[in-house]
Amino acid sequence: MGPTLVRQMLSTLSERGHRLTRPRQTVLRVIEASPEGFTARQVYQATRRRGIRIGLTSIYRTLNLLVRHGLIQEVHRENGEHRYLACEANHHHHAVCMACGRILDFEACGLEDLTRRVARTTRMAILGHRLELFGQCQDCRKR
Amino acid sequence: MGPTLVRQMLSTLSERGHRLTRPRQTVLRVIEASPEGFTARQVYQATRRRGIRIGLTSIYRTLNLLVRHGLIQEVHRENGEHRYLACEANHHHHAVCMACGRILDFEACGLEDLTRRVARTTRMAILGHRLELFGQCQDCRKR
DNA sequence: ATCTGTGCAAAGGTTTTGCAGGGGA
DNA sequence: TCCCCTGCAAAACCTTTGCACAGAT
Repeated sequence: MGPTLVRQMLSTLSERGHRLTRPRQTVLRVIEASPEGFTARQVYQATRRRGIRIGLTSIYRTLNLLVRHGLIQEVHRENGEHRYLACEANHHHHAVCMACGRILDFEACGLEDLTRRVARTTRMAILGHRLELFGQCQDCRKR
Repeated sequence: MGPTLVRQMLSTLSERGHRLTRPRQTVLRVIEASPEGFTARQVYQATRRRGIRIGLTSIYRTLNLLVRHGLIQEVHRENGEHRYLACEANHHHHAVCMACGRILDFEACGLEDLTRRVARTTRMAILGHRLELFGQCQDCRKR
C-alpha cells in the first residue's frame, strides 16, 4: 500500500459529496500504514501516538463510512472487536484454530472465477471477499 | 441435517469428557432444526417455545463449547449479533452489500483443493470455512 | 452562511464472569 | 459423592446515538 491508497479514498469520498476533514484524513493515513489490518481501537491509539486527538466516535463513523463505500472491509472478529482491511491491501487469508484461536496466514485463494460467476448471477459489483478456514491446530488436536 | 447430527455432537462431547446435560441436549436439538443458522437469542427463544427454560448464559456457554470442539462455526455477524452454523449443515455462502447490508446466497465455492493444500501447509485439521463476498448491489450502485 | 462532521457523555446491545446451588456420571 | 454445569445478576465490552458546537465548502 502506498500514498495512492489514501489519495484514491479521498477522491472517492470527495466525489460522493463527503467532506475531507482532518479526522478522516488522519484515519486514512493510519489505514495506509496498517497493511495487516486494524481495529477501531488501534486506529484510535495510532492517531494519539501521532499527537492528534480524535474521538473514538469519529473513528467508528469514519470506518462505517468507508465500509459503506466499499473502501475497507471487515475481515475478522477477535474478542468481539472487528478487524478491518483496506480493500486494496495485500491479499491473504486466515486459518483459525477453533480451540485456541491461533491464526495462521495463507495466500493463494483462487476465487477469481467464483467471483466473476457470482457477480454475474447476483448482479452485484464484487469488491472484495473474506475467506477463513476453521479447524484445529496440531497442538489442540493432540489435546 | 438430521438426528445424525445431534447424535454425533453428543458423542463427541461425551468422548471428550463433557456432561450431556438437559440444556446442552436441548440446544443441540434446536441447532438440528435450524439449517439456515442461528443466533444465541434465536436458540434461547426456540427453547422457550418448546416450554423449556434455559438461561441465556448456558446458551452462550454451550455455543462456545461447540465452537471450540469444531462442531459449529460463526458464519456472519448482523447488528453485532453472531450467527452460527453447524459445520455439517447444507453448504452455502453469502454475498453482502456493503452499502445496504442486503445478503444474497450462493452455493458452489470449490474450495476443496485449497482446503487440502492449507491443511498440508499449516498442519491444521480443517473442519469448515467461511467465505463471504463483498460488494455493492444493483440498487446501491445506481445510488 | 450553510449544513455536514465532530466530540463528549450516555445509552444500547451482546457476551462474559462470579458465585451459590443443582444434577450428571 | 464429586465436581462439572447451571442460572441469576452484574459486569465488561464494543459500538451507536443525542446534542451542541466546530469547521469544511
